[in-house]
Amino acid sequence: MNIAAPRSATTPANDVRVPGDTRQRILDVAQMSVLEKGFSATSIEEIIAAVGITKSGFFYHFADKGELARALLERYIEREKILFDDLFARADELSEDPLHSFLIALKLFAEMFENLQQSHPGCLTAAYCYQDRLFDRGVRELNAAGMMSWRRRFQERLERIARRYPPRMAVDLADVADMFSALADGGIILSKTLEEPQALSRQTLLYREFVRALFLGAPASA
Amino acid sequence: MNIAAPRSATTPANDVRVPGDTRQRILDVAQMSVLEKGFSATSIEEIIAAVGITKSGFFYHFADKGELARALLERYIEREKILFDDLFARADELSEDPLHSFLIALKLFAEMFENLQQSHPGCLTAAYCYQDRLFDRGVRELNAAGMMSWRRRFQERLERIARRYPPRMAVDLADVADMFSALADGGIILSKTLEEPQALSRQTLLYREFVRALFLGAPASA
DNA sequence: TGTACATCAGTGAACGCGCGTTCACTGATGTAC
DNA sequence: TGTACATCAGTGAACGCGCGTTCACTGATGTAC
Repeated sequence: MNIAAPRSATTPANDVRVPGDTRQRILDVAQMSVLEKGFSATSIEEIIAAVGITKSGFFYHFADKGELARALLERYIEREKILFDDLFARADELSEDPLHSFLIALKLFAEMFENLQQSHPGCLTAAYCYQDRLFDRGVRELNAAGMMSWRRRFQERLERIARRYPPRMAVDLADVADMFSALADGGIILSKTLEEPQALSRQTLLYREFVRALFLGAPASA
Repeated sequence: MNIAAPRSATTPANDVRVPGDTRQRILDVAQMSVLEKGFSATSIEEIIAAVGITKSGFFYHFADKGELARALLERYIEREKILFDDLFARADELSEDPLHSFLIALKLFAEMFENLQQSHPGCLTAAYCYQDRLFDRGVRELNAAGMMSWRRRFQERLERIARRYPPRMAVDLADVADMFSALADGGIILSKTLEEPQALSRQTLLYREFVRALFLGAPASA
C-alpha cells in the first residue's frame, strides 16, 4: 500500500557512503521492477545497472535471488505496518469515539491516495500472490501472515465500534475487515489498469460509506 | 473471473484430433501457469511438455510469445463476457425489477464462487496489470478496454435502478460499478493468499449488502 | 475415379543471448594489544 | 602510536543452462479438374 520509497529522506549529499544504503537502493529498484514486470522478469543484471554496482556486489548482499524476494516482502510489510499505525494513531488523537476515529482514518487514507498524481505503484502482496509458485514456503507464509495481521487489526477496531453502535446488517466483521484489503488491492488494479490514479481513493471512500451505513444506517432520503 | 476451462466439454474421446483443439490446450496450460507464476516465468518449453507437442508446434500456432499473451487475454475477456451475460440473463428472468434482478445476479455470482473447493485460479486482468511492462500497447489497451466495459455494464444497471430507487448515499455510480471489479479482484487475492476459497464469495455478498443499503437503506435496528 | 497441388498441423535440429551463480581476489575501514 | 588481523563492501572473470526464435522439411487431409 505504501508509496515509492522516500529516497531523499535517507540519502545524504553526493556519494557519501552510508552503511546499508546500497542494500536499500537494490531493494528500491527491485521493488519498482517487480511491480511493473513481475519477479522473474526482474533480472539481477538490470538491478545492478540501475544501482551502479557489479553482479558480485549484488551477491554480497543477497545469497541468491530468493533472498531478494524475501527481503523485499519483509521490508514492504514492515513499512506498511508503520504507515498504517501512524495514520490510525493520528485519527485516534482526533476522536475518542471508535467509529469516528475509524472514519477519520479512512478519510486520511483516501487523502493520501488522492495526492498521488500517477497511479499507485502497486501492492507487493498482490504481485506475489499472482506469482506464488516462484517463491518458497517461507515467503508464501510471510505473505499470508501479513494479510492475516491486516484482518486482525481492522477486525479489532470494528468490534470495538460494534459494541457501541449495533450493526444494521448481518455481516461478519472479519469479512468487513478483509473488505478493506480487497478494495485497496482491487482499487490499485483499477487505477493501474485504467491509468486513473483517483480510482483507489474513490474505492476507499466507498468503503467508508459502507462502514458508515453499517453502523449508522443510511438516511431515509438522499 | 471465470473458472478453469471446462476441458471435458470440448475434448472428445481418446486422441481424436479436433480442429483448434491443440491451440485451446496450449491456452489452457499457459493460462494456469501465468496465474501461478507470471507470464515471463511461463516458458514455452514447459507448455509444450504439458500439451505434448514440440516447440515448432507451438510456433505454428503463435508467431511469438507476445501473440500468446494477446490470445490468452482475448479468450479470457470473451469467456468472462459470456459467463456474466448468462448470469445476468438468468437473473433478469427471475425478476423484472432492476434492483431485485441485480441482487439476484449478485447472489448467483456468490453461489458460483462458493462452489469452488479450491481458491479461485485468478483473474488474468489482475495478473497482466502487475506485469504490464512485459506487454505491448495493444495488449495493455485491450486489458483497459475490458475493465471499462465492465464498468459500463454495471453502471448501466445501477442507473436503471437509481431511477426507481433514489440512492441513500451521495456516491458516483461509476465508482459503485468499479467497486464490483475491485472486490472481485481483491477477493481473489484474499482467497489465493490466505488459501480461503470462501473469501471471494463473502466479498461478493458484502457488495450485495452495500448495494441493498445504497438503494433500500439499512434497517434502523439489527 | 484419379491425379496434382495446396493447406494444415505439425517435426527436428540448431542458434545465440542473457540469466543466476560461483570463485578467487581486493582495498578501505575498524578493532585488539 | 604502531602493527596485525578481521570485517565490510565490494570487483572481475568465467560457468553452464534454458530460453525464445528460426529454418528447412514432412505426412495427412482437402480441393479442383
